[in-house]
Formats: sequence, C-alpha cells, structure tokens
Amino acid sequence: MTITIYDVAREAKVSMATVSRVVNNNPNVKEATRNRVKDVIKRLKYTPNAVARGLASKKTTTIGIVLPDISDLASSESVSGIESVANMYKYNIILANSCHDSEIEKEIFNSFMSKQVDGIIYLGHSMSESSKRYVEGMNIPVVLAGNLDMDNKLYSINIDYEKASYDVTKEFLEKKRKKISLVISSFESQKAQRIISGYKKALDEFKVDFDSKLIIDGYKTYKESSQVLKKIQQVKAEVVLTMFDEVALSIIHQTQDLGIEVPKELEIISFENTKLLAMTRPKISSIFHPIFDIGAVSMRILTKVIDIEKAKNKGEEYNEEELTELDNNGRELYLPHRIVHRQTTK
Amino acid sequence: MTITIYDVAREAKVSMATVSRVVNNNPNVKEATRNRVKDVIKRLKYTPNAVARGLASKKTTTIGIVLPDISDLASSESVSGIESVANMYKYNIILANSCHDSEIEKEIFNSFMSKQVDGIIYLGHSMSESSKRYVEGMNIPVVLAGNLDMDNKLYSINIDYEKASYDVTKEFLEKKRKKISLVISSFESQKAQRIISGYKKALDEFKVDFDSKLIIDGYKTYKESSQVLKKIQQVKAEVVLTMFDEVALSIIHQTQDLGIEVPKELEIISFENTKLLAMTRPKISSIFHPIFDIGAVSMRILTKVIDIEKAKNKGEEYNEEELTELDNNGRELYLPHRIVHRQTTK
DNA sequence: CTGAAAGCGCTAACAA
DNA sequence: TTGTTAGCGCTTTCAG
Repeated sequence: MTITIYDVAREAKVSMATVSRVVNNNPNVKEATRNRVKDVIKRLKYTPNAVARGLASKKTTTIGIVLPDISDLASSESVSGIESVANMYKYNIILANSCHDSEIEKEIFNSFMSKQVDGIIYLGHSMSESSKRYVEGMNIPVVLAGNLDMDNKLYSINIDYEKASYDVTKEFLEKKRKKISLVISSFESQKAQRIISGYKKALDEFKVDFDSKLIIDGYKTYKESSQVLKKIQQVKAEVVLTMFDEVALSIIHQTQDLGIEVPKELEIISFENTKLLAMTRPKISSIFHPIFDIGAVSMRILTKVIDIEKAKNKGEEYNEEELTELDNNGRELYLPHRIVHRQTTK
Repeated sequence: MTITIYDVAREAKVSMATVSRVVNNNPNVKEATRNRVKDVIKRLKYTPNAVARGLASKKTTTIGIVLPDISDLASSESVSGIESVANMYKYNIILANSCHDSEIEKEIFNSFMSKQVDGIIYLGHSMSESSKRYVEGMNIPVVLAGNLDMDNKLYSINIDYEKASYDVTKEFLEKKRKKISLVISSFESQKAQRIISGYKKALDEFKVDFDSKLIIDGYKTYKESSQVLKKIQQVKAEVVLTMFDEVALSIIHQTQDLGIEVPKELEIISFENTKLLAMTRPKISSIFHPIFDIGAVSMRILTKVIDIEKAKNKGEEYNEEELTELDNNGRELYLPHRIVHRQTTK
C-alpha cells in the first residue's frame, strides 16, 4: 500500500541503510549507487515517513509556536516571519493559542513535548513564572519573540523597548511637551516595564517629575478602548504614546467624534507598528519596527540554538560563536527601531 | 533519561499493554489496576511520546492547514476558529503559507503527507487543478474553508455566496439603484464566480442589463486599491460591493480625500466581514457572516470525516448520517449570512 | 562505500 | 482483565 524505504531498497538492490543515506544526503555513497536509488525513489514516488524518522532520530523538524491569539494582527505578522524562515530550513510549524491562560499554556507545552518538537517560539506577553519553570525542565530550546525574560535565561528577540521609549519621550520633551501620557496594557509585563523605564529616564534627564496618573493601564484592543480619551483628557495630556495600534486608532476616532484636532490639540504615536497603521486617516505616527522580522530572526536563532544543543548532547564541539550577535549574556537580540512621524504628530 | 511506557509498566508491575490501555482510556482495565498505573504515571511524570504513538497507530492527532497568508486578517480569524475546536478534540495544528504559489502548495501537501497528518483544511482561494489531483491521490480527508470546489468532490464550508450576492443586489435594486459595481479579486475564483452569478440573477429578475464594466477585477488589499475609486467613478456606480474589507476601507479613504459623501453620493458594502469593519469611520456596512465559525465548523466536520474514513478503512460500519448537515451531494455546508447596514449605506 | 541488525516508544492483535 | 509479541518505518552504530 504505502511505499516504504524497504521497497526502495529492494527495487534498487541495495540495503535500506543506503537508501537512508541517499535520502539524508550522506556523502558516503557512490555516485552511481546514489543515482540508481534516486531513480527508484522517483519512480516509486517514495516519500519518507517523517513520523518514523522522528522516532528513530529524535528530530522531528517541527517547532512549536505558543501565542495568546493568532487572530491578533501583530502576532500573525510575526508568525508569518517565523513561517518564512522555517520554510527555508525545512521546519514545520505547529501552532497553539494560549488564550492568555497559563493552564492552557502548560497543556500546550506538554503537547509540544509529547509531539517532540525540536524547539519552541513563545510569542506575546511575558511567560508566567510557572510556565517558565515548566519549560526549563523540558530541556527544549525556547526563543521568546517580542517579549522578554526577566531572568534573562531564555533567548529573546525584540526591539530595545526601553531605548525606543526613551527616544520618543526625549524627542517630545525637546519639543517642550510636558504632559506625555503612556497607554499600556499590563503593568507587570516586562515590555510595559521597560517602556515605562525608558520614559522615566527621559523625564529624569529633562528634570520633569514623573506623574503616575499619566500612565494609563489596561487597554489593548479597539473595543476595550472606547473610553480612553476621557482618561487622557482628565490628565490633560498633550501627547499620548500607545503600546498598541488598535488603541491609537480608537483614540483617533474618539477625537474625531469630539472634534478634537489631531495633531494640533493632541499628538498620538503608537509603539506596535502593525499594518493597521497604514490603513487609517490620519495616518498614525509610530515607532517603526519590523514585526515580521522579529518572527523571522527568532526562527533563525532557534535553528542555531537547536543545532548547538544537539552538538552539546552528542558531546561534539560546537561553535558558540554562532550566537555572538546576541547581547546581554548572549541571550538578547535587539532589532533596530526608528521614530516615524506620519500625520498624528507635529 | 526519558520516561517511557516501559518504565511505568515496571513500576506499576503490569505490562506495557495495560499502561497503554490506561493511557488510552480503554475500559478493559480493572479499576484498581487503573488507579495504580495512574499513580505511577503521575509520580514518574510520564508523558506518552506522540511520535511513537503516531508511528504505531498511524494516527497523529495533527491536522494541517494550508493558506495563502497567515497575516491576512480573515485567514487568521478562521485559523483561530479551527484552533479552538481542534483544541477541544485534542488535535494539533500544522500551519503553512502557500504564498499563492501552487508549487509551494504541492510541497506543503507533500510535507503534510510525510508528517502523516490526519486531515487537511484548505483556506483561502480555490485550489489549483494540479493541487486538487495531488490531494485526491493522497487519500487524506480534506475540507475547504471559505472556498469552493467546482467539482464538488471535496467538503467545503462557506456562506452561500451566490445567495448573499443575490440578496444584497436585490435589496439595492429594490431601492432603485441601477449602477451597482462589484469590486472583486480574481475572475476565475469560484467564490468570485458565485458572487457574480448571484448578482446577475438579481439583475435579471429586475430586468436590468448586465454591464461587464461594472465588474472591477484585481483588487484585494488596501495598498493595491489606491486607484479603485477612479474606476468606480468612470462607470458612474452608485453602489459598490467589495469582496474584501481592505478594499472597502481604501475606497472610503479615497472618497474622503476627494470630498465625496458616503453614503449620500456613493454607497459601499463589503463581503468579507473581518474585525477591521468595526475599526473604521464611517463604519462599513457588510454581509455579516462568521469567519471564525467557518474555521470552527470546518474543523468539526473534518473530525467527523476523519472518523468515518477510519471506520471505512477498518471495514467497520459507520454512520453517514453524521454528515447530514451537509448539502449538495453531502459535500457543502452553508453558514447563515445577513446584511448589516452600518454607516456606508443609506 | 555498503549491509546487517538493533532499536526508537508505542499500539494492537492474539492468547491466556 | 491482563500479558506476549510482532510490528510501525526509519536511523544509526558497527562490521566488513
């Protein structure tokens, strides 16, 4: 019924070991033999069974992606980046939504382990402590994409949120804006923390007192944000820096409803940079950074980590140099960002 | 190092067969034994190896999703739906972007076959002829989500595009609009064909001549659409029906730039119904239909088809009745739609 | 350069 | 109700 390596071996009059070598591009096969085998493979339309291969070799060429919600625009752009390099390296991707639930997250990790994925990319918010311990116990390479590990034990790919936040805050301070509001989603998330930290740094530098009322927490989606502008007005902000594009968009719509002029009366700039930004009127200014690339680079790094771990386990020598592009104990990689003024900033 | 079924068997003083039975909830195990085994499993933190299981049982509890582009809003919403029911049924999801390329598509199918997925969900445009033959040769259950099979051999989940198009066209004709334009993406795609067909049907009914100039082809994304309004103006359309939300949004922005009043001078209604529609000003009218559910239902149907095929292969009797919700030779399922007027139609 | 053979961890008859 | 055993299809030493 199904063609196996054994059928190919028989037809090509070689052992299955040789067929295996041909399939895996092992150089120790005579050219003539190789061609003979290849012909048979083509004739029989043989496709190696990846499951059997995974069982025998303990490598599945599959990586797992955990993320809160695939239908989130930023997430799916990152996944697209992951997919594109996964494809180059012949890896498959298995995807699971954690729905922001750390119990589900744990189940996902379990399922990934049972499926014997070669590595995991964790997208989205910061991982819960329990999930982290769980993952560390699994001995599977993990890369965080677009989120940080406080303890700096896991690899992570991001932009330098602190620097970005510092840069943008500084720029507004230089333009004599004093009331700069930050609309973020989760106070405890590492990402938000770094953004606040960069913001404070700039404030310090300009000897402006930090006012915690300017930090508006708890807004992430368009829907949730229908009342943010009120809060912004309450604190009399001149500039608002949003962590998420949908929030920025919502604020803009609210200004339109209330007849507030943007950017004249209120300037808005977003941190997230999804393709949504290009689809609004006015066009929203942003901290430009490549969400797609964060995914792509994460996947590239992951393949390296997988290779290194494999070498380690075999006791082979391996090239730590491979990962020299990573900073901060060799765990973090920052992609470049820049401030892009569109129509919501002066 | 890794805990196997054998370790559990030894510790629990049973055979691995019994452990296997416990793990698979086979009822033929004495309660006492079952508990003993379960205790050992917990104590040893045993997790079954899904790869080995897949090899032995030829069931991987993994399904593959092929789609043109995961970062497309509609796609990711459908994937979200698939994921949510896949999760309920304990299936994992492998994802791959076809990038609209039928060569890549073929590679993906190959890779899915090699990974021994239990089924495939095909998202997006209609499958190329060659891909279809390929898939049919693979003997893996396939469900189309949000796209159609001309030959009606593959299962597919959609809304009734023809009816929806008919409904909306009719409604405008009743309101005495004559010039109704259709902005679609691909002339040959089944979906576009059905939309056109419903449109024509309504026209016929109202004895309005079909004018092919009113069908504007080749627009799908926001970016691509920056010149559509010109075309719409050239044909002097009063109403424009778009296949994709991004196009509708682009048209609206263009009307704003040109000072054309919507819906007074031009009415716009979109077919796609992504969450983008809720994030615009004015809010775009649409053929409301549940993209998420199309994914969810596809997955549900797929599990049934998988079960039926399995039963067939075993020569067991099976319940075709399971699929009675499907129409049209038992292959198609239509989800309900309705017309929702927001702010871009009168 | 090639082959033989021992698994990888599990399921599924078949026996008992 | 439980155990024995033969694979699933492939990789990977180890010999030769």
